[in-house]
Amino acid sequence: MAVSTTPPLRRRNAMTSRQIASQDEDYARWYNDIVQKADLADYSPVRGSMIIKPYGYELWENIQGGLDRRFKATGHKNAYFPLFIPMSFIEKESKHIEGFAPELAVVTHGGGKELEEPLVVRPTSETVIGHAFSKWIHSYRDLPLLINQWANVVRWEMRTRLFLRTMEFLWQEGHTAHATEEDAIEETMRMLDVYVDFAINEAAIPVIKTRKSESERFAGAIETYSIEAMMGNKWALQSGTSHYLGQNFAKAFDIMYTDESNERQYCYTTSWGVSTRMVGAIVMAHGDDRGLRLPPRLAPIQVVVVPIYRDEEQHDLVMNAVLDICDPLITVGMRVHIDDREGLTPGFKFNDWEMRGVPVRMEVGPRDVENNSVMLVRRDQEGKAAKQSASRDNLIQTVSRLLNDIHREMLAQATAFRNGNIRLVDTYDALKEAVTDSWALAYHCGQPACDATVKEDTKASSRGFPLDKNETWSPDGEKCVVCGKQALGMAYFSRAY
RNA sequence: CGGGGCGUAGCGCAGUAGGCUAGCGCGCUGCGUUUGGGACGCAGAGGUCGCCGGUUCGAGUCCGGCCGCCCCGACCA
Repeated sequence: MAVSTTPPLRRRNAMTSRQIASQDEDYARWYNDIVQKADLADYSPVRGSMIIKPYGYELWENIQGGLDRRFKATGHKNAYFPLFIPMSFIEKESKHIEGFAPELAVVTHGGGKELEEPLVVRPTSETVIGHAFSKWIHSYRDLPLLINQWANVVRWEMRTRLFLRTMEFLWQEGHTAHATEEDAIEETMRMLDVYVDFAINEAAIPVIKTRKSESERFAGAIETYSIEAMMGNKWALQSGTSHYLGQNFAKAFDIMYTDESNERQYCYTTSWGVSTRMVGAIVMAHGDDRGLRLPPRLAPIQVVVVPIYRDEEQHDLVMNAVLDICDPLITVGMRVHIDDREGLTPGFKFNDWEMRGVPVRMEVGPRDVENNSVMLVRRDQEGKAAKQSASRDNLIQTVSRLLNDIHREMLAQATAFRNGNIRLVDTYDALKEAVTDSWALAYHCGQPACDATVKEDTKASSRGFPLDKNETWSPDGEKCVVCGKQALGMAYFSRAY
């Protein structure tokens, strides 16, 4: 019988769970405290890069699982392309090189000798994959070609933050090639919707789909779409992107096919990605002053069991009951961890696991054993409301309902918070005021100059034109609140990570 | 790269008119008592005081240089 599906913590952690800054007092510090004290990540000896610790990596693995299932379900296959990219590849697409040049890490030496051609450590893989696609695609029958890869990438960042921006990070990058513009655009939007579905149904984070303005667009894309999430300090976090690349990379890398009429045509390509930044999104969208709050479907540990006993006799009684209780839960796939650490009081364990964000705590003591019950405590709520005594009968159903409830409640809380912090504005003064403590939604022309003006005046950036809202709000006759010219639609502005 | 802050035990810190064996809390190890919201006692372990150089009889403390980290900005997923 499996005692636990999660690696047991045999030792108490070196970090004390106290001493985390409050969110109000210092949000940046709160974030750093949580990430480190909940054992998600640690600093590394190399500036700007991080060590993802087992608990953080399990969270990432669950994110990977949720995304990978969805990619497979939409017909994509995984592959792996090399870390090193010839410098000349990067240079083939003019906008691409222009955008990425400042953040490239370049290998100039190998085997003790200077290389004839420097190798770029991939900042993204459009170029190597484009090169491969040009060899693989011959006929319209080869299309669409739907590939994803899980990989690390490197971007030389000036300023880094754990998970949110590190010089090396993990992500998935999808790359697809299509016969027509329509097909490629459809793919771009489909994968954006996959990200939305993942964010809402796995991470319990409400996200807004946007089309990016020109200045926020991916280097080399025709259009960039994103999902934007609101963090606990009301800043925005771009949590996933999907790019329609048109024929830009097809032309740079000769990605061509022969159509039904035996004509040679350039493909239309897309790319889309979600990174370990999603971990940061989860921390900041849900966390509170007691620590992490992990969405149940991604949490490495969904249920932590804290046995309570006074002496050896009770210990045996309780532990036997605990194993009996957990076995069926584990069998149906719940991620259960039994905290059997000796010498720690239950109270310490309660706080410890709350800090680590475990959605459900199950307390089992002599009284519960006698009553054929357990005490369930949910992390998404506080005080008495969070606790309920539950019968051991039907426990699988009780716990799985509770996990679903918690997911729904966390999504509802995050949605209410976000909706309560968006302000519709119709003048530039109102926009400037709004972005000091919320998101602003305003008619916007989408010009880089206006984005830059807003950035300079307020530190807030253009987050994009929300797709859903602009279906109903016609920009006809509406003016950009910044420059007064014809608006393209409503756009969000806010401080962002 | 500019502005601010900080480097003393795993973590948080104290210690500087230059002085003797470098300290406190938490954590860690052992034993015992404890255990339904962060237990307690006793006994222990743990340090090139970020690095290099200088001043001095003597430097964690003073001087010079360097390195690193965090926060705020300019760039970005």
